[in-house]
Amino acid sequence: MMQISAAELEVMAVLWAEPGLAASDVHEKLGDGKDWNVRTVKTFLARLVEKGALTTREDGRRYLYFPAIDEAEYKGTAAGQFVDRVFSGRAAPLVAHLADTRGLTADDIAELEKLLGELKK
Amino acid sequence: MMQISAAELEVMAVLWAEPGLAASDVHEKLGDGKDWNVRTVKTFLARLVEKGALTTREDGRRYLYFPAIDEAEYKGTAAGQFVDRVFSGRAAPLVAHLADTRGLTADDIAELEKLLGELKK
DNA sequence: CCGTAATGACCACGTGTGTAGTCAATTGGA
DNA sequence: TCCAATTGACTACACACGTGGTCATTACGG
Repeated sequence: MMQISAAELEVMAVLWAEPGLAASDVHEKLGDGKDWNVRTVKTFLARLVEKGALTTREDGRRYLYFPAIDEAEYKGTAAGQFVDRVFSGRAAPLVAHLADTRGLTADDIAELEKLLGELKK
Repeated sequence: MMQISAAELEVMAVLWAEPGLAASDVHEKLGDGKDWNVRTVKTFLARLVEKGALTTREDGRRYLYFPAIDEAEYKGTAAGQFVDRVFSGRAAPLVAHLADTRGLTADDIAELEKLLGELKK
């Protein structure tokens, strides 16, 4: 699995939500909160292309960027790695900790129950 | 929250399980799989002390190391940060992904159901 | 008693990451 | 038409991290 840093992941999130943006578009979409310089965003884009996480299509003088890896797959793998790293591979304690320190909402709990119901089948 | 790297976390795990070990003891306990040089382990210990994650007590010519941060608290915070970073703060999709890509065991599912039962109260 | 092994203190070094600067070409608006 | 803004290509740089070396001291086994 390719290694994507925290900052790079925010860029991926933008492009997963809306593939085919140019660098300046990505910069804008990130706008809220992240006040990265456009060049900083371009560095992340370039590194993600190098890493094979993005592909480009030329559009006149600029590039449009497209995710080259699947969002669900990436997140699933990342979750697995995190559970291995911090919780020795056991998922239940992770949920317990989340419940403890983040306070799962009633909606979360309902969603999880539904999920567990399906898993039991 | 202090930043603890993956390798450092493995050292913390040893000391959470058994506080008050010397560097060479930690090195041994890590033995299985991790074949880090003793000096590598000592570097991690030193960095963890710098970061305030460990404290030391002198024991003759050596140091004994003790966790200075609470395991449950650290893991809870780490879980929260991970969920924020990768799942935009939503815990349920994380569990869904884990179920998907790791296959939760029947025991995990039972444990989670019990947990959810308690949370509903 | 003496040398080998262990220990702490300090140093090194390549790679990744966050953050951006410079430079040259190009393009769109005044 | 002409200059400021945009874009890509390349470069920079400090700090974190994984990995371990050097050096001086000390303690233990033969």
